[in-house]
Amino acid sequence: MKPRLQDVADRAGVSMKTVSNVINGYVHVSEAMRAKVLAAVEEVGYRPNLSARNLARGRAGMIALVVPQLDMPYFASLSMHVLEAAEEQGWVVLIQQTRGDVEKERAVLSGRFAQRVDGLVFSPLRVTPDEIGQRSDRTPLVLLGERPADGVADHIVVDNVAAASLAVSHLLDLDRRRVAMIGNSTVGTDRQRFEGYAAALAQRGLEVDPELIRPVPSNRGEAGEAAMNAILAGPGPRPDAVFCVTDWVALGAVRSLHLHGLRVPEDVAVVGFDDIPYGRASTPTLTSISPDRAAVARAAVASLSAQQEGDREPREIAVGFELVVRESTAGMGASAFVEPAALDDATLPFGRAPS
Amino acid sequence: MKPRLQDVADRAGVSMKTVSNVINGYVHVSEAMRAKVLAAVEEVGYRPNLSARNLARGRAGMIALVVPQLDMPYFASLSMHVLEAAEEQGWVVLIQQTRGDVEKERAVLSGRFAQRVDGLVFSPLRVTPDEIGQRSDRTPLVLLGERPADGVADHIVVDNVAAASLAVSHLLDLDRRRVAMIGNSTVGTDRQRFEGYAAALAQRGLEVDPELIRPVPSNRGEAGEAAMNAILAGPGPRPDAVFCVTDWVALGAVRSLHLHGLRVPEDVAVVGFDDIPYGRASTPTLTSISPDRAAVARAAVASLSAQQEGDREPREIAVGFELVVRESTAGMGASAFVEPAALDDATLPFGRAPS
DNA sequence: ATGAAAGCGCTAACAA
DNA sequence: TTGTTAGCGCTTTCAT
Repeated sequence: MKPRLQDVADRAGVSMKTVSNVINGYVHVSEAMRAKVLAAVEEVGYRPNLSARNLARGRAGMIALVVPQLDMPYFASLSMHVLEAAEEQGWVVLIQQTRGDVEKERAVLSGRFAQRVDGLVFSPLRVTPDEIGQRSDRTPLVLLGERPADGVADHIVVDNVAAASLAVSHLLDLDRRRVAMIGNSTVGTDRQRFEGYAAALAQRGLEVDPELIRPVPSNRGEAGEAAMNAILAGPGPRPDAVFCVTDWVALGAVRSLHLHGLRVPEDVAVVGFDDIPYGRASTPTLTSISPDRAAVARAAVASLSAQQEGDREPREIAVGFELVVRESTAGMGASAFVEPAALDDATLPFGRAPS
Repeated sequence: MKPRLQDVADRAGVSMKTVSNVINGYVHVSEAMRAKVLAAVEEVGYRPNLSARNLARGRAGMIALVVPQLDMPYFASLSMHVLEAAEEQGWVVLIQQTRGDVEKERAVLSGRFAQRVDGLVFSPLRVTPDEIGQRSDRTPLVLLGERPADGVADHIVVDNVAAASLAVSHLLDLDRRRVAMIGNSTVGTDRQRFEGYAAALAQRGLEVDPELIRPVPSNRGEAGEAAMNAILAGPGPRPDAVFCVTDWVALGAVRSLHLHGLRVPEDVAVVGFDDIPYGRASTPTLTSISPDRAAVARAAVASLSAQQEGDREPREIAVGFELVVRESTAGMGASAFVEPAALDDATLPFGRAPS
């Protein structure tokens, strides 16, 4: 049926081994030989059978990417990059969704997986570092973002403190002085972002006003809207800027401001976090911290490769980010839709990862 | 190392074949035997090696999903559903992006693929039905949405005419009489949506006013914004409603209306197409046609299964859709963020596909 | 530098 | 109903 390695060997008049050597880029093959084999490959239209190759090599040929939900813009974009990074390593990516279900997350950790995989890129929402540390499965694992990893596995992170600080400094640079924050100041990633927020204020000699901090029960738009409503209903003078822990939350805050008849950014400037594509299409377009997702993806895949090679020291790996300035802080004059191709325009580079 | 079929057989004191029978759900196995084998599977912690299974069965164990770009909300959501549908068939999904590159699309068609796959779910942007018809590769193929297929392969579609007609009828029900359309009236999917638009108008005895129709060079937000600007700059009285061929375009139109000081929906009602998640977070939230993506995904996977079983008659398969009414037509009083869980609320059911 | 042959773990004829 | 065994297509010692 489909041409096999043997067919190529026959056509070229050599052994399977030689063909295999050529295909796998083994160095000690004469140029003439290589050319001859390659020609034969062309002629018969050969393409390797990955199932067989993986069986022989003792690997699965795929890794799993476990995310809460693929239709969340951040994870959609991240997945795109993981796909690309994994392809370079000859890995196919099996994407699995947890939808924030603890049981599903546990199942993933304990290796109860539909398929056997060479590695696991996991973006947990619920499981604790303890649980992760105690897992029995030996599949290489790398954790993404959000929850702390406490050294139980490789962990790819952006420097949330620095990023938040950059975002808030941008607001202060615009002469805003009452900068609110929507997000939890005591827990997880939000806490780090709060630290950055506080640090930026401190740098200008400003104090944190607890009235201006509102936690959100979830990172959804409606939560952001409710939190903004609460802030506006507070006793003190109205804030002139808001830093939101995610873009979804920021979109909700913008909505609330709108409904209160306040203009963004004239009355209140808004900055988000994540740089989801929608931030480019909203009215106004949304200023946001943009994690270098491509770098996250590359680092994750590289980590799995390294672990497969036997490297089992858990590391924390930081990747870069940028502040993308759009209308929600810079005003309507800034730019309209800033779509990917033109993304560089309104961008302040920052801490790009070396690789 | 990892337990193999033989290990289970040894543990249970039976042959590999018996274990294989149990694992694959072969019917003629005694209950006692089955229980014994299952116990042994548990004890040794066995999980099948898919590479080996696929090699033996002569299948790849995966299908490819080829989309323009994974971080576009529509495709992100679609991918999510394809993942789920494929999993039920024991298929892993390899996602590949074309980014609208004709060459990449051609490569896919001609089977120049990184991996060998059992089937291809392809959402083309550029290649013509002719090219598709002439492909030499015999891998089962199913086409999604957009471009017509002309009977060269299975094709999953929503009834664009009916959907557009429903959207426009909704506008007319709100007593709008000057309904504009942003989208190309002469080509591809847009043409079908135009037909629906025209049909809805005709049903009320209204005529199509060419002044109110604007094509867009792309389905991006900025194109929608430009088109809306053009319509507003037109000579006749201003429209009181707009039907946009995609949500991105609609978001751009909303933006344009905003910048012109017009209120949505009081002055101009807007309806989009696709129901991208952002439509739930925008201000105002966006009324839209929501294709039944889960059904699209199921139908696509089912098509590949059927083709694998030897069914090679190309079919056109229609799936259902709904009109999701939100603020851009119903007004701010309607509802705030309508997120998935609560999605049913503001929904008019329509033409759900049988399966 | 190239060839011969032994598996990788599983499925499916064929036997029993 | 269960067991035996020959491949599936490739990689990889071990020879040459």
